[in-house]
Amino acid sequence: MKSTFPTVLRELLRTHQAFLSYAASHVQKLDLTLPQFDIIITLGNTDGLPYKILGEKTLITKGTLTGVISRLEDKGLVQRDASKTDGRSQIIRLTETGYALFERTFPEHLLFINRLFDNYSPEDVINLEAALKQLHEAVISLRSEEQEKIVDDTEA
Amino acid sequence: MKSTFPTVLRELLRTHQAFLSYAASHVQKLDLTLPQFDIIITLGNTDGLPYKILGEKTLITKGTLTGVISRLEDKGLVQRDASKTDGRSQIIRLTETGYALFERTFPEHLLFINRLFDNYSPEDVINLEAALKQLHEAVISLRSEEQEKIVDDTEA
DNA sequence: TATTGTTATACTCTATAACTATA
DNA sequence: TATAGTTATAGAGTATAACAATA
Repeated sequence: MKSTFPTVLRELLRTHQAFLSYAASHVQKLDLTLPQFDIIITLGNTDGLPYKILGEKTLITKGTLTGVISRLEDKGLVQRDASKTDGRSQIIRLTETGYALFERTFPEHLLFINRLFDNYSPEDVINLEAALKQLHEAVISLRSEEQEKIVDDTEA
Repeated sequence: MKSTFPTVLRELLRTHQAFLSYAASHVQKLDLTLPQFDIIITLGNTDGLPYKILGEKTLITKGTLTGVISRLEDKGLVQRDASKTDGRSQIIRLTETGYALFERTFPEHLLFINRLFDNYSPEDVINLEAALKQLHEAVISLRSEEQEKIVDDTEA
């Protein structure tokens, strides 16, 4: 009745899930959802991003993104400004409040996550970092392959 | 306006997100959601699990779990059987159809995910596996700490 | 004609709290 | 009294398709 499958992948799934759940538990305390927090930290490193780019970075599709951004707008954390170069486009930015939240909570969030590494040796951290970076690149490259297969949405 | 933060953690967040989105794209083709698929693969390695245990493994809270399981039941993939030892408890199992789906799609899913590792050397895989396992354990152990802080629900 | 973003729809997940029934 | 699971509620994300305005 049982089958044995590669443990790497099982591990990958479970680790991701457990980690996400752990990260979410902190974000919830900020009265934000994971997608909302994702937008905050994505914007936190820029001076505003076009709606479209924001969707691409956060992997949130446009129909969904409208709602998520509106909720953040309602909370006073982000604002929409019309693009000066393209009448269809909007620039999404953190408000002052939003930026303050980012400045305060992102390091906090990192600290929270950092507790995971309390028992890590410096070497362990280096290994993990390298492994993650490699994996990230693999995911990104495969994902773009997939997308090319599905749409020709990609304008170089 | 910008701040520099540890890249490890940023990497961790982004990698997880990208990976999840990648994995989800495959699962959707099976007409399942991620939580539903998670239940299928969790049950796939057992001969049925008590409702409660299933919730603990998948990190789905009981109220939510009822709905997820019901949807899987509607699809004919799982069934609920009364426990013989505890009148309150239910055992959730894959039906034959469910098991067939598991047998067919899990390896497929793994293959799909395995494509991530096409450019990995055997050594890379070993490193990633070790790094993930370590991380997983760290998450689990921290998560249970958190839970103890919040409730005393844990009966040893 | 193609693209940006919004709106509408329908469904799933989510936490939480109140509830039933067994222990 | 405590535990297992269901039900009810309200909110948020999700994909998808139809739509408006602009390019």
